[in-house]
Amino acid sequence: MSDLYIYNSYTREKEKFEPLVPGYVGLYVCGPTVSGESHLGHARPYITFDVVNRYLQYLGYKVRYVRNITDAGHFEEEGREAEDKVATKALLERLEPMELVHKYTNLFHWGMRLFNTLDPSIEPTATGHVIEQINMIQDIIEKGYAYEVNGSVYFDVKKYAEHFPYGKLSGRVLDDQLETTRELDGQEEKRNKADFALWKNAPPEHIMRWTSPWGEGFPGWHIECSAMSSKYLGQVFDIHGGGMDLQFPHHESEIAQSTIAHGHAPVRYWMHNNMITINGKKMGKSYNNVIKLTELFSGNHPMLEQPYHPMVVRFYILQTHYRSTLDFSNEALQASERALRRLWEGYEVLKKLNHPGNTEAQDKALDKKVTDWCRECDEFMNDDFNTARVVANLFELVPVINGMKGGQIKLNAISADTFTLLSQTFKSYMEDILGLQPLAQEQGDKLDKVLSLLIDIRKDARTRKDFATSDQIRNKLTEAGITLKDEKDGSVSYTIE
RNA sequence: GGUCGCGUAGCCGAGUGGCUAGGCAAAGCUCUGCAAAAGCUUCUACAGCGGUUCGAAUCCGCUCGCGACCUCCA
Repeated sequence: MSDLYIYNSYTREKEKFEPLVPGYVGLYVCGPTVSGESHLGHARPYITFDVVNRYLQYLGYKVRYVRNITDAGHFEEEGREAEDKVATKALLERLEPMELVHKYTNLFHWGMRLFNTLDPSIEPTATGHVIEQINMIQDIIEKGYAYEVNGSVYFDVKKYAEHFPYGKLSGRVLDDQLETTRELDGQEEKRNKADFALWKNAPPEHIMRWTSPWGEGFPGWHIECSAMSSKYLGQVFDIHGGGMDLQFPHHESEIAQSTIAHGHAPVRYWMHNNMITINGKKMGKSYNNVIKLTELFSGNHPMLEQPYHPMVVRFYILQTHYRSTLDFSNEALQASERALRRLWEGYEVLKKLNHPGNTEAQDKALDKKVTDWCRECDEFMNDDFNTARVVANLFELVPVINGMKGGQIKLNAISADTFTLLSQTFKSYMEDILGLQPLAQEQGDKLDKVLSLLIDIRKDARTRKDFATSDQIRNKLTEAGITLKDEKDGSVSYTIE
């Protein structure tokens, strides 16, 4: 098999992937900030890197996948902000930070389960690693690259840039950063505008606070990822992933902090997924155009024409390369739904086919096509995880499978080996790598028996040419979301929406 | 303003300089009691203008349009 190449955002080139320790991969992905509900835009990195994780495992690597939960910071729940600041409220009337964080962490996990993402190996929380963060900040201060002002600690970016390539990841020039005219909170405390906070002093009304060498406060946004990634993956690790919008300042800051604390850059391959847009604009809280996962799955949103199944959303995301923007529309989602249904049904049909076992293919040209389409899937994945091309190849194979079922193509047209390859490719890609699942829930025995009865009654009616009855059964079932299909061999199958 | 990226058929979207990706939609045909599903066929596009080249969607330049980051952001 060809080698895996990954587009490294740091060098802006596709590079051959070689893990630090042969056979093992350390993968870190920036997780959610659990101060609010996850939306469609958030789904993209977690599905993208789920496939990265799955594919690395498919290649035989032992992956340690770390994805953090950002549960520390300046948190407020919408609509409750004002109340929280009133200290006179009774304890149970106020919002506990832990309560808020717990609620949205659970909701996030709920969404991830529906998307069929594999659990990370470790899901560390920022609040659980305050000590590690404080230690790392102290280390940076001792090395002379951070300074304390009024109980807050800032990283000295200007000094760092004199010795290290600050801005390389995000393609930024420090001089421009120093001239930024923006007025931000705590700006006057910084020596330079490009400096960023490692630790923030907590004002009296701030709900999250910890004791530190610099007084009561809370960690800066960037330090948690540096502290937790180095703890669980080492000072240097293989892959760090996240959304493109995190490149600056978040990931740039991570590099700076870790470089000072550990003496070398932390990450060997940086991967960034592109954004999901809606009407051409990035989906984001500040644009006021988000569709939350709960809304997406229920259809309960003014922009949604219908609910969308989590698998449809997953498939829709994987039909595009992860470094391209992906525009949301009802039309696109609906097209994905039909496409996924067709693809999955093709897979179900394939599972039921039995090859006669001939070693010689009767149709050499088709045999070769099928073999190539299957083998190309690995090549496409090796080319920076091109799931879009993989999906296209699977679709090339669907008519072959359906043709075999329908009799237009003889099963012995391809060899037994090729048929095995075809089956394995579908199994590996549909289930293990792309992580797809059937849209319909698995139905229990009872419904199956009821439907068998109805199918038998309808069959009798048809043999008596009582089409009124047979059509009534079929139409009523269709209304209930159950589609009957009369197969060529006289049998009847059904699909449930 | 700075940095970076994008503009592909009705829609969504791949695309390594030469070999019509794929999906959805649409049309026709086959199969079927009728449907549905499936199969076959049709629809040959690369923002515009120059340039490099035997040959460009793909490389270069300019123009137009759009977006991302520079602030919390997946």
